[in-house]
Amino acid sequence: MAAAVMVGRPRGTEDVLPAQSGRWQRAERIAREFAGRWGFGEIRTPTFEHTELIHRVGESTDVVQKETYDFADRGGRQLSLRPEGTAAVVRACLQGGLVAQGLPVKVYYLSMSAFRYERPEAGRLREHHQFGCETLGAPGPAADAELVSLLGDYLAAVGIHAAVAHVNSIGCQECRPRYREALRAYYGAHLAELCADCRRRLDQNPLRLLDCRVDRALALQAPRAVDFLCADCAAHHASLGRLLDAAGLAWEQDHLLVRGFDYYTRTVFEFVHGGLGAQSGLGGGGRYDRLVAELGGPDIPAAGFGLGLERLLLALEKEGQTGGDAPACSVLVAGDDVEQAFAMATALRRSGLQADFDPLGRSLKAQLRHASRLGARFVAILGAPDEAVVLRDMALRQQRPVQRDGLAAAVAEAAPLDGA
RNA sequence: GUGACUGUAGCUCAGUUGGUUAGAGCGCCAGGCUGUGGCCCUGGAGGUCGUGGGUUCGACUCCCAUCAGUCACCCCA
Repeated sequence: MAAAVMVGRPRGTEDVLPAQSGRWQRAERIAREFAGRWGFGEIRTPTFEHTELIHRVGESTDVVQKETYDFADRGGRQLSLRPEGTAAVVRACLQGGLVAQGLPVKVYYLSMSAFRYERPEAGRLREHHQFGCETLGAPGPAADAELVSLLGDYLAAVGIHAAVAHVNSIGCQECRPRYREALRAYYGAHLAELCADCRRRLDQNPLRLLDCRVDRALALQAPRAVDFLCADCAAHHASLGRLLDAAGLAWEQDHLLVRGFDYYTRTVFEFVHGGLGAQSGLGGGGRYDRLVAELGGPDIPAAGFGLGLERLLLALEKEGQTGGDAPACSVLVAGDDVEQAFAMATALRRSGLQADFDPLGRSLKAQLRHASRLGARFVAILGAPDEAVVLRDMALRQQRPVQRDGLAAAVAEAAPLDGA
C-alpha cells in the first residue's frame, strides 16, 4: 500500500523514482543514438493540441471517440491532451515549414507522453510515453523498411530478443473498399457465430473483426487483405518484404494485423511480445499516405511508428533485463564537521567529479554505511590534524592518507567520469 | 465502459468461529566497536488495519458504498 499522502497520484499514472529512472535513461539514450544514426532529427510538440486536430485524425477509432482528455481552457478554447503522436508531429512539421524546405522530413520524438482515458492494467496506463519516428514525403517501401529496421535494431540493442515483427498491408483507397466488402460478405455469412461486439463492428469497420479473440478460427479463414491489393499496393508490399529480407530482419506476414487508427494505408506493422499481460503490442506503425493532406498540408505520403516505453521496460524486465544507466557516486566526503565536508565536496564537484557528503551530521560509521549504499567508490575522511585526508577505497577496503590539494587528482585518476 | 479477485508498517506478508494495548521478516535509525561500511547481536522509530457508512455491547475480521490495484473483456503503446 502507498504511504499516507493527502492526495495520491491520479489513476493510471506512474511516478518514476530514482531507483527506476536509470532504466529509462538507458532506453532513452539508446533510442536517441539509433534515431540519430538512422538520420532522424528530434522534434518536441505541445502536450495538448486543438481538439479539432486530434479528432480529425480518427473519427471512427475508439481512442479518439471515447478516450481523449478533452477540455476547455479559460479562454474557451477546445483542447485535448494528445492520445498519440502522429497528428501533432505532422501538424508541427507543416507549421514549422519543414515540409516546404525539402523532402523527406525525418523526425523522432522521445518519451513523449500520450493520454488515453482507459481502464489501467499491466502495460496500460492513462498516461504513457512513446518513442516514435515519422517520415514525411517518401512514397516508396524503402521508407517503411527503414522504420521497421530502426525499430527492430533498437529493440535488439536495448535487449529485447523475443519480439517479432508482424507485417501486413491493408491497401489504399482504391483497393481497400473491395477488401472491406469481401470481409463484410464473409462475416455476414457467419453472422450467427459473431460476438456482440463484432456484429456492431461489421458495419463500422469490418477490418477490426480480424482482431476478435473470441473466435480466432473464423478470422483465420477470412479473406486476406493481400489478396485484394491493387497492382501498386501489391508491388509496394512485395518490395517491402524483399527490403526487410535484404536487411536481415526477422519478420512475418500477419494477415490478421490491422491497427487502431483509421489513417493507415498499405503497410502496417507491429512488434509483438509475449510478456505484456493482456497486451501484446510493444510498438508499431505503418504508412499513412492520406493524413498530411487531411491536415491541410500538401498531398504527400508518410509513414511512422510509435513504441510504448512503459511496455518496453516491462518486456525488458520479463526478459531479465533490469539494468540501467546508474551514475555512481565517485567520492563521499565524510567527517564530523558538516561545513568542512560540504566545502570539500563543493571543491571536488567544481573540479568535475561526482562528489557527495552526508548533510545529516551522523557518526562516521553511519556515513560510511551511507557511502556504501550510494555505491561510492571512495570515501574521503576529514578530521586528520594536518592537511591530509584519508582516502578510502570502498571496494578494496584499503585507505591511505592524501594531501587535501591532491585529493581531486587522486580520485579522478582512479574514478574517471563516464565519457570523460 | 463491463465482469472477477484483492486492499494490514517503506517492502513482502501473518492476524485463529468478531473480543479489549495489531505482529513477523526485510529495510530504516541508534548502540555493541572511544571516529571506519556489506556479517552477527541488542534496542528504537514507523500502522487513521485504503476511505466512508452500517450490523453489533464490541469490527482488521461481517454487510454496503466508494477509491485504488490486479486479471479478463473492449481497445491499444
